Amino acid sequence: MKKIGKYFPKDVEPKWQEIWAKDGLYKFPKNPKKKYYNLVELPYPSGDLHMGHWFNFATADVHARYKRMSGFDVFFPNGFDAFGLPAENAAIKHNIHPKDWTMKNIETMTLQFKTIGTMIDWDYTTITCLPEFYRWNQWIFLKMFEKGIAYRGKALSNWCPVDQTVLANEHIEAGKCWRCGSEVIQKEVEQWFLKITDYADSLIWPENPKVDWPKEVREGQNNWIGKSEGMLIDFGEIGVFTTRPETSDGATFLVVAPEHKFAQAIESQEVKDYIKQASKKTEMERKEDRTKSGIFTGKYVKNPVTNKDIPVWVSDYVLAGYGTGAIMAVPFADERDKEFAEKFNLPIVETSFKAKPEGKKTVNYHLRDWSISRQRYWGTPVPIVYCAECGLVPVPMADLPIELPYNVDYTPKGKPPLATDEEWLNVKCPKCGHDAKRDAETLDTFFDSAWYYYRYVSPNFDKGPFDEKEVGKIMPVDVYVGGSEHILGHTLYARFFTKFFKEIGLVSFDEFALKRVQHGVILGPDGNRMSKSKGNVVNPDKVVKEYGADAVRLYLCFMMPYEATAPWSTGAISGIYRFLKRIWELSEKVETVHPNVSDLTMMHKTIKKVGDDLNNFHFNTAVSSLMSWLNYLSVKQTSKEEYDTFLKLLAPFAPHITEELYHLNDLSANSIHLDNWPTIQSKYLIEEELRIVVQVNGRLRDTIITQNTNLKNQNLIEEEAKKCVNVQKYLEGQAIKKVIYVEGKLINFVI
RNA sequence: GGGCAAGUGGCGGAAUGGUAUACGCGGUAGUCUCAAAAACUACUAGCCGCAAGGCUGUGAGGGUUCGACUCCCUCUUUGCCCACCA
Repeated sequence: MKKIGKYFPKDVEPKWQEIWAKDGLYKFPKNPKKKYYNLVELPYPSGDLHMGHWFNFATADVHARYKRMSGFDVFFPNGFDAFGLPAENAAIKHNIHPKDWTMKNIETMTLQFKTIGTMIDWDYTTITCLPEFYRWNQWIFLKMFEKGIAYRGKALSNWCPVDQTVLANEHIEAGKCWRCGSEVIQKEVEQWFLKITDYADSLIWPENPKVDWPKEVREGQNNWIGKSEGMLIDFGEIGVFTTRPETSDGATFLVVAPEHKFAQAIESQEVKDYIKQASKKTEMERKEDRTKSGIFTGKYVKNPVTNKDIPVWVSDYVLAGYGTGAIMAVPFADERDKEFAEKFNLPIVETSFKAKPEGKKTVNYHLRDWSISRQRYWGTPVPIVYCAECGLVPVPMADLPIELPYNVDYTPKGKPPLATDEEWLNVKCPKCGHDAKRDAETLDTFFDSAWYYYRYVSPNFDKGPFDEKEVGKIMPVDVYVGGSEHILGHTLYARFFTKFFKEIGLVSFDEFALKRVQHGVILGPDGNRMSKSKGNVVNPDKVVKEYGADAVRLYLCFMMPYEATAPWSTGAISGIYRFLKRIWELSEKVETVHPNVSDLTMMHKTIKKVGDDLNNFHFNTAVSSLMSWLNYLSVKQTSKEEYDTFLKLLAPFAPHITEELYHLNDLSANSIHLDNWPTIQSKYLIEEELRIVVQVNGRLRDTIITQNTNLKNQNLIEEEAKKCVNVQKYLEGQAIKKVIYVEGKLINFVI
């Protein structure tokens, strides 16, 4: 074989990346025969690609490349989740327009993405902050408005009375507004909602779903939806929801939430003060401070079971948003009620657990409708016009997109930034033609990510959010990889959108992804989450400079099980680099020999192992079996057949070095990445000689080597086993009660 | 308080009812070298032993089994997510 120089990744990797791009090696075919949609959660363009991005995309790429070699037309797109708060904050801080900041980051990150050496086909991409994308956000919103799924409603929010705006939890510091320092209160604020609760039942996962999603996700979502069946009981003018009507004879008082109508109507100044006090607590504070507070309203209602008058109290431990916002307190059966009763000296009466109150069977859900209004600039404008005559008027579909104006003062002013742009804001009502105003709010960015993967399929389609014909060919997603932080938000919203799309006839399936896989987290070398402030960030560009992209890819595969959380180890990657160097050097030692039967057994077992592991996202064990095979090859003569097979198995992990070595031997060869995954010859999976474990009473005492052909002959194995000196020692003078023989594995003498 | 996942060498981890610690890192000793680095070779769970071998050992305790890291029960610790949801 040819003499080659030392392994320098920088001489190999950029070269092949260029050739692949030039040859269009990874272009997705227009008419796929056997499609495989490989989807990774789209990244936020935060500035630079970090190790987490590398991990997600490198491992997904290994999987995709394996699928491709196994005969699939793999669809592997990527885009950017480009709207959102960080851009706006960065803009304010660095005095750069959010769009410019975002687009610059996208440019940088797209270049960095290419250094990973993935097979992503960038012809299929979407950037959510561009009108070509968010136009269809507006279209979907209008469809939802038409169906009553998008509606204007009220919800308790953190409200700054000075800035006149809703605040996110992270913008409240010690109960004060981050901008103006005034005290934040809880207020019912009108905003846009999506009626996801209409879909609560269909979003609940069945025991055995048809799609392969982790239990963690299914259970998490089911708990979040939180369906509970109970009863609505009338206590005079207050209705109460309970899951335990049989305890209602023990209900000695009622508690209503501070926002409850009944509480709001109380005239007493003390009650008014309590309600005001409670409204000052943010949701966070309510969660943190669990000591019970409350006040008596002075009113009584009748318990329909006991016929006794019971007092009505107000307390913020009752949530306005769940059930009816009022509870019957059964201190005998409920810990929280008991705590309250003890604090305020209320009676605690035993319940028979046999009460049968009258009431209506009711189902309640923990799931709330999804608030999608943001009083922010950097998002999709809501395509609605407010007209004094006609009320809420949807913008006609033909007028879409309502473009987000570029020159807007997006610094905090106490109203949505778009409301400051008079020219944009003032329009004629599409219905009556009179003066009207646009909705100045923007959509939550989770709206974008709920359906972006449909857009990938036909990113230039201009007659709808996606080309139904193309979606029919490529969707549903075959595997969706992402992080566990999206169990409750993003993936639930995505499922919701798919159910809506099905309802309006856009798609024919119920679930958008056939399989969901959740990746782990790479910690800094010190075992903490990587962060600039801790100074433990491992910069992928630097590591690539030192070891090459192939080594980083392999190390990310090898360092831990896919779903695990483990620290980056600077030492361990040098072991991977050593592994690659040994493969490089082995190419000089390939000889014109034929592999013997044990060589072929080793080879075919490895083909099987690596293939199975790549199918199941078990990257770490796939790499270790390749290492074992290399160790095996290193101490014998290696044939071309073995070496080429090795390169093919390694190709999904380390696409550059394998391509280089493949071409060293045959300059005219096609790309190794156009090759098929080696075929397993099952006759070689069976070993000729087997090691049988000999146990006495389940303890290992010896092993025997036997020919495969003898396996069925238990008597022979038994005789062989009894001949072992170390076994005889234990069997001597003992009666054998039982012999257990597991074919090809072990024989156990029970004495 | 609830849900989910996990606990195996000095470290990352492998083994899902059948040889516990594969593979890699780190460590020790050696070869090569004037020397070092690199590379290569051997050893590397603990205890006893010159060795052959033996005993102990997968968070703790119990159970099922010829046999348990693996299955069941009780407890415990850690991580992640959710949480005054009636």
